[in-house]
Amino acid sequence: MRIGDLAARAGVSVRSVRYYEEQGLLTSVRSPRGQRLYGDAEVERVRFVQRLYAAGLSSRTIAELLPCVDSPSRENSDAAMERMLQERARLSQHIDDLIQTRDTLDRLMAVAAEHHALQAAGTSSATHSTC
Amino acid sequence: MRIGDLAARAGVSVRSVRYYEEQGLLTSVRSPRGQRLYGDAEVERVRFVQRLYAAGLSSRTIAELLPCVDSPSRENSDAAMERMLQERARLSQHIDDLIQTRDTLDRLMAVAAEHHALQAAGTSSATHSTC
DNA sequence: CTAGAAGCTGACATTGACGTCAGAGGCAAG
DNA sequence: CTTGCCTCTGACGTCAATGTCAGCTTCTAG
Repeated sequence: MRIGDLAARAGVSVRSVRYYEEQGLLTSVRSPRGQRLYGDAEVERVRFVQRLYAAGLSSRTIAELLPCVDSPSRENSDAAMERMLQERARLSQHIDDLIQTRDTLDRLMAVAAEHHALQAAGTSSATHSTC
Repeated sequence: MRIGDLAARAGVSVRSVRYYEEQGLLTSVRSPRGQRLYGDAEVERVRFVQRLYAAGLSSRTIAELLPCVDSPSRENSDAAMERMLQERARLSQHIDDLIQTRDTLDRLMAVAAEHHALQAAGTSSATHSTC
C-alpha cells in the first residue's frame, strides 16, 4: 500500500502522512526505489493519531506516548503511564470546561428565546437581560 | 480602569485585550489622550470571550455572536440563534469526541497496567496487546 | 515506449491568537 | 523636572499542522 492509498483510507492528506512520519508518529518501509509502503495496520494508526490530535495533544506529546503503545517495556511504561494520566486529567478538565461553556450557551439561548417570545407578543417587559 | 488593570483582573495579557478590540469583541472609551478606559462589566466580557475561545470558536464566530448578546433586536436574534444552535451542535460533537478519546486512553491504560502487573509477576502471558 | 498519474525532497506560505520590540507619548510621585 | 511605569501604534516573530509549489524520479496504462 502506497502513501496515496493510506491517506485516502485514513481520510487525511498525503502531506499529513509524511508529516506524521517526520514527527516520528508513523514508520514506513521503503520500496527499493524509495517509495513509502504501508500495511493495513497503519490505517488505524493514522486514525488513532488523528484522534489524539483532536484531543488537543501535540505531536511531541503523541510521540512520547506512542513508544509505549508500540513496544511495551518496563522502562517506558512507567513514564508513559504517568504521561497518560496527565493527559487524561487535561482531557477531563477540557471536557468539563466545554460542558460548562455549552451550559452558558444554553442559558443564553433560553433568555434569547424568551425575549423573542415576549417581543412577538408585543410585550416589552422589564427583562433587561442580554438578547 | 485602564487596560493593564482590566487584563490583570480578567487574567489575560494586555496584548490580548487589544487584539479583542481589534477583532470587534470588545469596545473601549478613550481618554482625552487616547488611552483605553473600561468599566467593571468588561472584566466579565473578557472572561466570556475567553470561554468561547476555549470552546473552539474563532474570533469571527464570536464576533457574529456578540451583537445578539449586546443589543437584542429582532433582525439579529434569528441569525444569532441559528448560529448558537450550530455552535452548540459543534460543541456537543467535540465533547463526544473527547470523551471517546478519553475512553480509548482509559482502555490503553488498563491494558498497560495489566501488562505491568503481569511483568512484575514474571508472567509472560499471551496478551499480545499494545503495552 | 510514452504520457500522465503519483511519489520524493526541500522549501516557502498560511492561519490564528497571541508575544515581543521599537519609538513615542502620558501620568503620578518625589 | 525627572524618574519610572503605563499606554499607544505598527510591525514583525512564533508555533503547529498543513497547503502548495518546484524540480525530479518512478510507476502504470495504453
